[in-house]
Amino acid sequence: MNDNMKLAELLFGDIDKTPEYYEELYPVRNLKEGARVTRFAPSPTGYLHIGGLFGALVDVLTAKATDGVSFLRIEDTDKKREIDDGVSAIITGMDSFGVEFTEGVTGFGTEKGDYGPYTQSQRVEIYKTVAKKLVQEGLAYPCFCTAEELSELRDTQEKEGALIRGYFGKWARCRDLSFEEQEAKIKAGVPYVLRFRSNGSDDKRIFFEDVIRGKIEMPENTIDEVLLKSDGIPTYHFAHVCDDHFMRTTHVIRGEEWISSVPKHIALFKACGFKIPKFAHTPQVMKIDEEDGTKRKLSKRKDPEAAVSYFVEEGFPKESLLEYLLTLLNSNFEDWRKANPAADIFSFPFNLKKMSSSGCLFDLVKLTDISKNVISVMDADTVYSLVKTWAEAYDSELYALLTKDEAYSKGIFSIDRGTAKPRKDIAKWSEVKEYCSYFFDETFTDKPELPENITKEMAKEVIEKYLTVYDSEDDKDTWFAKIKEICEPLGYTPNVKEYKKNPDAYKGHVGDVSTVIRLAVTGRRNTPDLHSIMSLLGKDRVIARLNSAAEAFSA
RNA sequence: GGCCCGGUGGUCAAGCGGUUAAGACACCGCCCUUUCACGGCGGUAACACGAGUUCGAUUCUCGUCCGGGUCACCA
Repeated sequence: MNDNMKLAELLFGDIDKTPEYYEELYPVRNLKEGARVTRFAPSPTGYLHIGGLFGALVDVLTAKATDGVSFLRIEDTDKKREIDDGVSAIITGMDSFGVEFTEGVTGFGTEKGDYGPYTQSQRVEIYKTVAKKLVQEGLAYPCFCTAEELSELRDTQEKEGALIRGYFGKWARCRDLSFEEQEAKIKAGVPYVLRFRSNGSDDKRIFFEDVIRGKIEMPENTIDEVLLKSDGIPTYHFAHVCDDHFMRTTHVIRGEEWISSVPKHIALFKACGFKIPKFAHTPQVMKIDEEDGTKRKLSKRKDPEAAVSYFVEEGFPKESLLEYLLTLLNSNFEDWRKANPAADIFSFPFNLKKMSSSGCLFDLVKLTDISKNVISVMDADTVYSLVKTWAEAYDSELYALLTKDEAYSKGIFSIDRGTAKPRKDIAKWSEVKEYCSYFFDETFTDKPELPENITKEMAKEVIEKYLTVYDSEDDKDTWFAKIKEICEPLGYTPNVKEYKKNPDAYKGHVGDVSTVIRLAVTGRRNTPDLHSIMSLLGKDRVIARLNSAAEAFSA
């Protein structure tokens, strides 16, 4: 038995499986040509943010478009940064946006698929099995350096201006320890990490084809990266290599911050004897920093709108955010949407190659516009039910108002809805309360701000006259005919063009008359179709509001 | 600092050797119109800079500048 074999036994004596065992356990997937296997692999360190949703979308869309597989893997290898409800934050976030994976973690302690477990902390045996093999082959070794020694090493490298920094070459003090030294330390219980024994040299270059960015060239990895931490848990790098191999991932899609570690990963894949997957590094979602005006990556800490929950709380329908994110992903999404207005967003034929490689700014204004369109084509029942659900969680006052009389509430959302040119007043549910405040006596505010050309007396006169002709049974044409009817006796013209030609001949035109009525009934100068509003409000309420306005104007 | 990625109107983004350099959002104007919207029409506005290759560069190469990322027993 040579020293490597002895070391492997010393380190991993309890591991009785071999990589071959897992090769059989997790066979190459039998998928059709061109089908892609992708994975979304977040770590449960905080709330789900826009970048996460963005990435997840790329994963499931890529798999869907190729009849492949997407799965959700939880990367919980950092127990220091992990938070309690991290996993559920991810799951509920995905659920609330309708993002569905074909395999992987589905909830707390539950999962589906044949390539699990899909939680890294439950795969330690797999990592150790691979690690044992690497040790046997002399490709990994224990390192006993302490955190202090490592940080001293970094300081020295910085002071000396070393071009390449890290644990490698002459800096790698534990790299060439004799077996006897290793054995002595381990038996003495000295903590250690397992490091990769890199055989790369920095004057050699490696190349790889990024699916999004094309050819990328970089110096070979020379660092003896840590594979297993002193607690036996793998680092991201090692876990990634093992998992994406045994889960048979074909396309590793992740944020661009990973580009610089690709040489490391390629070296590891090779050392393990694994096939190297395709890499696709997505651009980052950025924002303009309010303080210095520069573009920067959205940050969990500084940007509340980075949290996906922000959009839920504001009441953006999930379709709106999805739709917006897809325009950022681009790949002709807007053209496709134009051609397929009603198609399910997940049927979009997404193509990684058409993805832009530059970072994009998150644009709330555009989101708002998209959301207005999304909401404008929903029917009243849908809007009502979505608003109700939202209000139940975030606005109890609105919830009470809306549920008092369901038919009445649906009536509010029916106004001008379902027509060829639907209104686009609402972008998010938090705007609904303001939008419909005048429909409820509880929130109706009587603020008679008349246009400049209308005096209080004139307004009072109009209202009193209108009261004599108002009939709640009138259809829209009759209703408007009556408004025109009262124009002349009051000194207004029913003809706007006529007024513009000869403004001095009249007090105003029919628009001014209806503005006064609108103001009295709704408290606003601008509203959707007044006839519909008055019909919904009902006779008693309309008359009451007209009377009280008339009274207010006589003061 | 080393290495890497990126840089088309305010934003997102087509185009990738010859184009009047698409489109969407925003903005402005006009039309429609009982208000506001919606809708229609029109408009302002861009290839970071400098060399080179080429008959010809937004498209290719190099350099500069700017932005971003990464250099942990974090992911």
